[in-house]
Amino acid sequence: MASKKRTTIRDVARRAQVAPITVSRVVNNAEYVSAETRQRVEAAIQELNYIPNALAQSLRYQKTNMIALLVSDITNPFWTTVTRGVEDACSLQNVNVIVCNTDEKQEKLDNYINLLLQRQIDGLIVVPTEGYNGTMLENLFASHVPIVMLDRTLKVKGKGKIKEKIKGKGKRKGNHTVVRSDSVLGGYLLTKHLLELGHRRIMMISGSNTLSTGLERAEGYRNALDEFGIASDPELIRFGKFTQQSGYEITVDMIQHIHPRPTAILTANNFIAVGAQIALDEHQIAIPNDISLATFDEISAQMNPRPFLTTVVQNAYSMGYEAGQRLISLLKDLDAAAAEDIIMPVSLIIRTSTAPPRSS
Amino acid sequence: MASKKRTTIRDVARRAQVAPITVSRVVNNAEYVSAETRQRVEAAIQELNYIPNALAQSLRYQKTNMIALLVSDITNPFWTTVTRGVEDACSLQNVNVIVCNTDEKQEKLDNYINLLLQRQIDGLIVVPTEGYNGTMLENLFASHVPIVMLDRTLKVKGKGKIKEKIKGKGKRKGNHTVVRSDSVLGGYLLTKHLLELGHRRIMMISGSNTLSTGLERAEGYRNALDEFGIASDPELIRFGKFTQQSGYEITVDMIQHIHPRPTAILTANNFIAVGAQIALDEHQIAIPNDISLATFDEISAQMNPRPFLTTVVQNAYSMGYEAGQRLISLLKDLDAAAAEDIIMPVSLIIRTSTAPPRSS
DNA sequence: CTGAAAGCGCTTACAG
DNA sequence: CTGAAAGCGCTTACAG
Repeated sequence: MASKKRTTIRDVARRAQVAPITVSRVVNNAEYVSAETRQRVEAAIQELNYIPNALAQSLRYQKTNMIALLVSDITNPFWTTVTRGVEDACSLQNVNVIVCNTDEKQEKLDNYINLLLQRQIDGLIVVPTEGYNGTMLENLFASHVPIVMLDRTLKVKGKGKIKEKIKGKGKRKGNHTVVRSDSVLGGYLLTKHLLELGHRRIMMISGSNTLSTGLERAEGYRNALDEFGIASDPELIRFGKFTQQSGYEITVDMIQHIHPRPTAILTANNFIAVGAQIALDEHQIAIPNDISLATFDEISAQMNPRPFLTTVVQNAYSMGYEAGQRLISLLKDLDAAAAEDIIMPVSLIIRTSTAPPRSS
Repeated sequence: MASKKRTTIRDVARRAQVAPITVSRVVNNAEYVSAETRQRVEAAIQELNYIPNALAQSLRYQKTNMIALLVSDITNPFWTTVTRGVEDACSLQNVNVIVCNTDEKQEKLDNYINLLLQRQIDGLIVVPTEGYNGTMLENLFASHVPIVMLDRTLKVKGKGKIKEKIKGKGKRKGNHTVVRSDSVLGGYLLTKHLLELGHRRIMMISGSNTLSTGLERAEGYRNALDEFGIASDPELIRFGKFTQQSGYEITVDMIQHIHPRPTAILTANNFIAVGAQIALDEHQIAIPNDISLATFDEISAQMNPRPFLTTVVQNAYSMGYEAGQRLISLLKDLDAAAAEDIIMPVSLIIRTSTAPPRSS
C-alpha cells in the first residue's frame, strides 16, 4: 500500500539543505532570507509539492482564521444571499467561512457548535433555530468565542438565562452582538400600506413565536393598527412556522373558519406567502381582486419569474456583509461586542398583489 | 480585555490533581482509570467546561475524521438530497462532512481543494465543475488523499493527463473511484419512451459537453434512435449548460428556427426542463398536446407541487450514501480504489407530459 | 492503575 | 542571514 504520509516542512528542509525554520520563513515570506536560499527552498517546495499543515499552524498561532456561519435553511435564497455577503466580507480579511446548514433543527445546531468549538473556530455567526432550547448556545455565550447573532434573537418564555444573554439590546458586555433587520418597521410598513388602501380586516400570518422575527413582525402589524385606531382581532393573528406548509395550512384554515373573511393577508416571509398563494389559488380566491397579499422577502426568481407581490425587502447581502465585518472586528477586539446592535433598514416595494378591498 | 485562552487538558489535570495523560484517558474513556480518579477528572472537566482541542488531536492522530463534499450547486434539490445521503453514511462512522458549494466555478473548486488539503482533510467527494481545466484536481490525484468522483467525470478534449486519471473505468490503481448514475441508460429510456409513443422528431437539450453527464445522456438518446433505425438530426441535439437559463434560450431558439418543429423535447436535467417549460408556455405551445416534454430528474416540489413531467429519476440519496460509504472504505484502505466504479440505476416515471404526437 | 518522555508539524523567541 | 531550543495541546509507547 502506498505511503499516506504528506510532505512536511522537514522534508523540504532536508531537500533544500536548510533548517526547517528557514523553510517556514520562505513559506510565510517573512524576514531576511537570502535570494539564493529562498530560491533553493522554493524549488524544493515545488518538487515535493509541499502544502503547509494548517492544523499545526493553527495550533501554534492559536488561531484558525476560520469562522462559521450557521444558517437555518440553506435552500432559502435569502440565506444564500446572506452567505455571499458574509463570504465577501471575510475573504477581504483572509478569513475562511465554513457554512453549516442547521435545517431549523436544534440538535444540528448544537452538534455544529460543539464540533466547531473543538476545531477551534475563531468566531461564529449564528442564526438560532425555531424554538431553540438546547444547551450549546449557553455554553457558547459562556465562552470567550466571539459571536454574531444574525437575523433573529431567541425569545424564551419566562426570564431564562438565555434570554438575558441573547437579547443584548443596549448591553455593554458579553462576547456577542446582534445584526438584524428592522422587523417591527417592516410589519408596520406593510400593514400601513394595506390600511391606506382601505383594508380593515387584515390577517397576519407570522412564523414562530419563539423567534424575534415572528414576534416583531406581528408587533409592527399591531402598531400600524393602533395608529389607525383599529382594535386588533386576535383571530386575525396567527403564529406558525416560517414554511410554505405552515402558510398553506393557516390560510386554508382561515378560508374555512373565519367569517367575514379578511380582505388582506400579510405574511411574515416568502415561504409563508407561497403557501398562502397556493391555498388561495386552490380555492379560486383571486389576488388582489378577492384578497390582497403582501409579504416579507422576495420569492425566489425561479419560482416567480415575474414578481407581483407587494413586499418588504431586507437587504440580505448587506446583512451578511455587515455580520461578517462585525465578527471580524470582534475577532480583533472582543470588547467591540459592547457596540450597538446593527439594525438593517427595510424597504417597501409596492406591486400588483395589493389593491383596495372590493367592498370599499 | 477578557482572556481568550481556552481551557486545556493541563488545566483540568491541575484541578483534578492528576497528570494530563490521565485526563486524556478519561476523555477517550480508554484503558484503566480507577473509578475514583475518573470521577475527580470528570468533575474538573465539568467545572472548567473543558472541550478537547481537535486540532491537537488531529495533529497527533494524523487524521481529522473529516471529509469534504464539493458540490456544484447546493440550491439544486438533487444535490441537497445527495448531501443528506453522504452525511448519513458518514455519521454512522463518526466521520464529519464539510459541505462546500463550488457554484459551478472552477476557481472556487480549486480554492476549496487547496484549503481542505491544508487542513488535512481525510478524503474528498468531488463533483467537478463544468469545463474544468484548473490545476488542483491534478494535484489531488497526484496526492495520496482518497477521492470519490461523484456524478460526473471530466471529459477533456484531447488526451490530457486529467482525462486518463479521472476516467478510471476499469483502472486498477490511483486514489479514487467514481460513483455516478447510468446516464446512458437514462437517455435511452426516455428516448425510447418517446419513440414508442410515435415521436420521430425528438429534440435533445443537454447540458455541458465537457461533462460526462451531458455527453452520456445524449449518447443514450442516440442509441435509442439507432435502435429504431432513425438517423439523428444534428440540428436536434444541443449542448448548453445545466441551467434554467440555458434550457430557456435553446428552446426559444428552437421555436424560432427549427422547422418542422420537433414533436417532443428531452431535457438533460430538471433546470433545463423548467427553462423549456417557461419558453413553451410563453409561446402558447401546450404540453403534451403540441409538444411532449420528458426530462432527467425531478423538479423541486416547491416549484411543482403536482408533478406531471415524465422523468428519469436518479436515486440522489442512495448515490450520496454509496459515495460516503465508498470514501470511508478508501480511508481504511486506499487500495479499495481499485474496485469497480459504482453505477447507480435509474428509472423511468411516465406522467402526463408525454403523449403521442398529434400528427400520428 | 498512573505518569514522564517524546513527538505530531509548525513558529516564536533567542543566539549566533 | 541562519539555526537550535522550546512549546502550541494532545496521545503513543514505555516505565513504574
